[in-house]
Order: sequence, then structure tokens, then C-alpha cells
Amino acid sequence: MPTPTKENYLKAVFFLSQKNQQISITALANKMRVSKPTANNMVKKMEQNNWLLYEKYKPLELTQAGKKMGALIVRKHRLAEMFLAEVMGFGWEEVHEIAEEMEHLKSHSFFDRMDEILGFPTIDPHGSPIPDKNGTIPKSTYINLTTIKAGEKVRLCALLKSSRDFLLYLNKKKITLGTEFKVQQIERFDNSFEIGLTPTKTLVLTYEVCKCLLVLKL
Amino acid sequence: MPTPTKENYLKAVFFLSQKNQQISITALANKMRVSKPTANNMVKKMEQNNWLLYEKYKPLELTQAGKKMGALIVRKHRLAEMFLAEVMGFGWEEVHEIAEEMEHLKSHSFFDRMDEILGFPTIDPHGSPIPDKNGTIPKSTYINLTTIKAGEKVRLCALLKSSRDFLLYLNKKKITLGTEFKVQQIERFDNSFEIGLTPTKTLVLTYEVCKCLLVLKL
DNA sequence: ATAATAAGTTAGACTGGGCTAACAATTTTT
DNA sequence: AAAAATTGTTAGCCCAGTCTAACTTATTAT
Repeated sequence: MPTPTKENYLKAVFFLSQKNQQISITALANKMRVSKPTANNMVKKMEQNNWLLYEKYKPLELTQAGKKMGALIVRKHRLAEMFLAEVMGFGWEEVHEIAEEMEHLKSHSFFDRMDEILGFPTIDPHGSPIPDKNGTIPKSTYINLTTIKAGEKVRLCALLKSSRDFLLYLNKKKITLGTEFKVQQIERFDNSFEIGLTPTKTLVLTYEVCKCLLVLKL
Repeated sequence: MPTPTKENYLKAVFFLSQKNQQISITALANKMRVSKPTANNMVKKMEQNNWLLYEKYKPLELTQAGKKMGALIVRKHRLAEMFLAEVMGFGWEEVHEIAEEMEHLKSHSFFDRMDEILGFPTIDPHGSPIPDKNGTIPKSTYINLTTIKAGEKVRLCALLKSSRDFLLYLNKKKITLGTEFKVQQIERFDNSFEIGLTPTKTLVLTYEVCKCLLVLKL
């Protein structure tokens, strides 16, 4: 039985390996906010657990078993988030922190029941995919708002960032998943986007914000 | 922040002090299934945390703070059980094990929301009282089935034991909280109770079983 | 009152998860 | 190619939570 601590390391490697293909011990230490020797030490244990492969000065690489375990932890996290939002009425800015604790619960039936109650959801409240029971992650076809040309209409489908501040910003602007809008103009100087939510309501989004929004063209 | 381990020790002392007024280190060690030195060691730490008072060879005594903390863990446990049963549809024989994990979650808002959704329940699925937010436990007025005389009618209100086997036994006999019945006869030899659930359906309960049933006279 | 039993304690060891300080190995920069 | 910066490792320490073996102190029984 992996401890919550080990699960968190595994999750960290899992997420890092989804973006940076190169994961160093140092990167892991930074992500986990521990010292390098601590990360080093843990990597050796994870290797013994057969979760990953590691050779000195080479990038960490998850094994198949490691990838699956990582995905299953993410599954628990996202199912919990969805349950908290949909069934318990929490806001999308509140669910992450609670799910961070819940993802370490061992009871399978608890998560299975949540899954069932939710109708086997495929995305969490931030639009992130929920891995299935085998650890397979549905491939998303969403595209980044920054790739959209002026004049096009889109629907917001997911976020690349789910920090509390960002989510509260979106709340303030009344932007939720499913919100549809038209890119009216893209400012040359700063790459900011002027978007039209309704015929009368327009909004300016900085490039920083746009980078975090995943949409589908309508 | 107390660790789950410390919380479990506290809970153990809390429960033992509700029955046996005399709680020894040995009793705690047995309850926690650890060695005596381990229990001894932990008691010293709990003393430093101001959860209890202890003098060599004298019984452990919880402080006010310790009692409150213990009650609040029990509160989390029982709220969770109630939520699992009422909202998520788990059977009363399934909830304990899951709640055993959930009681260590730190998120206050999570438990507050459960409480709200459940309509601020005062008992859990086994009829045990749910301590309030101050750690106060509603005093129950239920009486033991064994004190009932033949001929009286009662309603089952709580259980003194919630082991899986016992709960499955009650399921099989179709006995739930709220079930009403009449004590038809008490057998001299073995103190077994013959009870009438409906005019046509009677059942024999051993004394062992009766000891675990708390009822109200009708 | 003494012997037997039970309860509590001490000492020393182990694992998991952390740390710092110092050093070694590899890359990068110049 | 040499110097500088980065990355990884070792050694030694810490705390939490656990153990066993051996010992001390009470309690109970005779």
C-alpha cells in the first residue's frame, strides 16, 4: 500500500512527464518542495516499487505500472472534484484543495459510487479529463484560445490552470465552462484578446489569461 | 496538526473512557493493537499535546481539550457515515470502514457541507449520536432490549455494536432502525427473546443479540 | 507476608520521510 | 580546454511510530 506521501511523488512525476518530457531529480525536488537528497532517496524507493526507471544523470521515466498508478490517483482526484462540485455544491475554486486530501482514500467502492452517481463523467469541473479505471486518459481535442483568429466563435471547454485566483477571476467575469464567445479583436501590442460574450458585453483578456483557456471552434 | 495515528489513539481513549472508566496503558495498547511501550510512548506525547493527564500506574484521564478533540473526530466519522448511507446509498454495514478513513480529512467545509446536506442529523446510521460542533454529545434516552418485559412493544432506535457481521445478520432478518416489534416471550433457560414483527412474523433473538439493541417503549 | 502475576518502563533498534553540509559528476559557458 | 554552473550523491542527523527484551513497580493470591 503506497503512503499518501509516495502517492504525491508519483503524481508529481506523472504531471511533470505530461509536460516536460525531461524530469530530473532536481525538478521533482522543486515540485515536491523537498531537498534534492530527499527526492533522490524517494526516487530509489519508487524504483524498488517498480514505478519508474532511473539512471544517474538521466531523466526519470515512469514504467507502465507507474503510469497507471499515477493516472488512477488523478482519477480519484478528479472524480472527487466532480462530486464536490456537482453533488455537494462546491465552487470550482474550492474543490481542488479538498480533492487533494480525498485522492488518498483507499476505498474503491467510495470512488466507484461517486462515479456512478455522477453518471461516469469524463471531465472534472475544470474540464480536465478523468482517467478511466485502467488509467487511460481520454485524448482531448480542445485547442488553445491563443491559436484562434479574430472573428471566430468558440466555446470554453477546459482550463490549463486551476489556481484559486484564476478561478475567482473567471467567476468575477462570469466565465464558466461552456461559455461561448466571439474573438472580436486581437491587439497587436500586447496580444490581448477582446471577446464578445453577448452583443452588448465585451471583455478584454490578457495573453496570459488566453494561454490558459482551451476552447472548441463553433 | 494531529496525524491520523494520533487521532486514532485519541479516539481510542475517548471510547474507552465512555465505557470503562479505568483506562490503563495496557488497555490502550490492546485497543490500538500495539505493544505496551508504543502506547506508553504515545501517551507521553498526548500529554504534551495537553489531550490527557497521566501519572504512573494511574488511569488515563482526558482533558477538556482532549474530550472535545475526540468528540470532533467522532463527529466527522458519524457525519461521514450518515452521508455515505443517506446521500450515496451505502448500506449501514458498509459505511464504517469508509468513514474510518474519511474522519481524518482536515477540510472543515467538507464536513460542514455534509452536515448541511443531511439537515444537521443527530444520529448516524446505527443510531449513535453525532456530537455537535462543540463536541457535545446529545444524551440518548434509549434503553436496552434486555430490560424490556414480555408483552411490551418497542421501536429499535440504536445499536450498541456495529460489526459487519451483526449488521448483515440484522439485514437478513429485515430489522432496521425504526423497526417496531412486540416482545412476546422471554425464554427462562437462555434468556432468548421471541419477538413479533408482524402478526404473522415472529423471530427469536438470542440474549447476545438483545444486549446490542437499544429501543424505546411504545 | 511473601510469592506470583500484571502493569508500566527503559533501552536499543528499525522504517518512513525529512533535513544540511560537503563532495562528485556532468553540462554549459567562456 | 578550462572554468563555472548545475545536477546528483553521500554522510550524518532528526522526528514519528513501531518493535523486542529486559527490567521495575504494583497488585493479587496464597
